[in-house]
Amino acid sequence: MGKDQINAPKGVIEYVPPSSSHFEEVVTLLSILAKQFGYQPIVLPIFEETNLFQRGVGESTDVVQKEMYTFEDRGGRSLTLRPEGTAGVMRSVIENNLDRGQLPVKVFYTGPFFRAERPQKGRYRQFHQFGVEAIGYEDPEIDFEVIALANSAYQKLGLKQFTLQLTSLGDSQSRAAHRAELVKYISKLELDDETLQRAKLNPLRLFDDKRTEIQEMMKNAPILLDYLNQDSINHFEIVKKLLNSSSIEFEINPRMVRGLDYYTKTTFEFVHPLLGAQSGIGGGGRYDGLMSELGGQELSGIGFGLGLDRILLALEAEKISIVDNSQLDIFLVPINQEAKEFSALLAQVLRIHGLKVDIAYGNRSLKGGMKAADKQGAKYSCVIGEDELASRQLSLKNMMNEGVNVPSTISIPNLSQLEKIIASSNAVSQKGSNNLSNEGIELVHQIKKLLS
RNA sequence: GUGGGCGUAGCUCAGCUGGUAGAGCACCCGGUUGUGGUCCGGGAUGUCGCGGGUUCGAGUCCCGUCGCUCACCCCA
Repeated sequence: MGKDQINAPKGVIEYVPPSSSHFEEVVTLLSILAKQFGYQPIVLPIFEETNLFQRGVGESTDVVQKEMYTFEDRGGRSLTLRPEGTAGVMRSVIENNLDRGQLPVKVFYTGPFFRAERPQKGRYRQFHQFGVEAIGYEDPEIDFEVIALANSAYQKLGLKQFTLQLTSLGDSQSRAAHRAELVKYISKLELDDETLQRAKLNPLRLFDDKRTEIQEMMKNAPILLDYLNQDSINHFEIVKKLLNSSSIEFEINPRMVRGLDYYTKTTFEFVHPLLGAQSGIGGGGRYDGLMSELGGQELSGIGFGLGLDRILLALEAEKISIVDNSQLDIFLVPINQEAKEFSALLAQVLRIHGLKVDIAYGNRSLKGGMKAADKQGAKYSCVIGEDELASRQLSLKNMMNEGVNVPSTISIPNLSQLEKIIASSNAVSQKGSNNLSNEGIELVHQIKKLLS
């Protein structure tokens, strides 16, 4: 730890080997799943005009009030690193006229998001989300689909201990009726200035306060669920029915509050019990007014964001590993200069033909090379030295067996033949036809046979 | 923005009432000439976060500072 050392900025999280493989695998699995549900990828900018979030996320939210990374570009425009995903998706859908085609528009995205908060476990200034949005369909079946997708995602990753919390915030009519009553209730409470200020911006926030005295005061506060109009009730009932029919367990949490202003009707949150204070591993809901608020058509939408960093923490907490560590087919261990060069070319041939191959770099001893092969989880190791190059016979040692095992022997070309094989292999990949020389066919065939 | 905890080898940490640093894991080498996993032996690494103070002497006490971490607010 030199004093000139430069460290990562406060509050960021980075994934380096070996945990980076887990991160990548999670993203891969979620992407595959989203495609199965009929969602297409969308790749969006990481910064947007500041206006977008002020209007889309809502001025009253903490996100906009104090957590945005906002800066001016050289042209004097105010830009902001995206604090969430939905607003940007809506902007892009409108701008690219995706809402003029077939509806609903179903997209998924992943990447980093930014909020200038005090970091703690599971909460970072740069964090990562995977999200989906379904835009332009207002019936409850799509609510069900989105929730089912999130639920399947956690299941597919192997998580067992998560729970789904569900409520309905109603439509604007229902909310107005409830808000009036709630404000009346809150006005009778004795609150400190800061809390009062917050309640003024959005009275629902008080339901989410973790301080016991506040919770005590809110015990008898009017609940939004009691103020839903018939349309909102019907919508919610169908969502619940579909969830029940598909055996997706949930609990109604009428005090659930989401941090973004745009949510209406169905809202939900997945929580995990082993994560500490930041227990939400994903959440979302319906946002029926958002698109018109941003200048688009009157189209409804629903989506979710899953916190990838928290999912990684949850996997760790449940001791689930989603990557296999037998990553290599063959690990080459060259033990002299000539063998090193030969190995470099041999590895190239095998890699071109789809085998996972690595070489013992930098280890001076044979034992060290073998240990490296073991650590990498290679299926076979292969020592290459004087004898092998002279006899043109390679012994592949099976690293998966315990105890004694007889090495399998294959014959190999010499260095100049290897060069020709590589040349012909390259021709294969370009033309798509099989130009591989006889030696090349024989070599690859021998090895693939061994591996199968 | 507020509060608690912690900063000692690459990692996890020990170091009682002050006497110039240790363990485990990891890493490297070796255990008869060229074969991993277990076992045994050996080895390298730290300005004890930084600065100042008290003291003959500070990782150990005091002050400051920086960093990390957990929690509140809030959220993924």
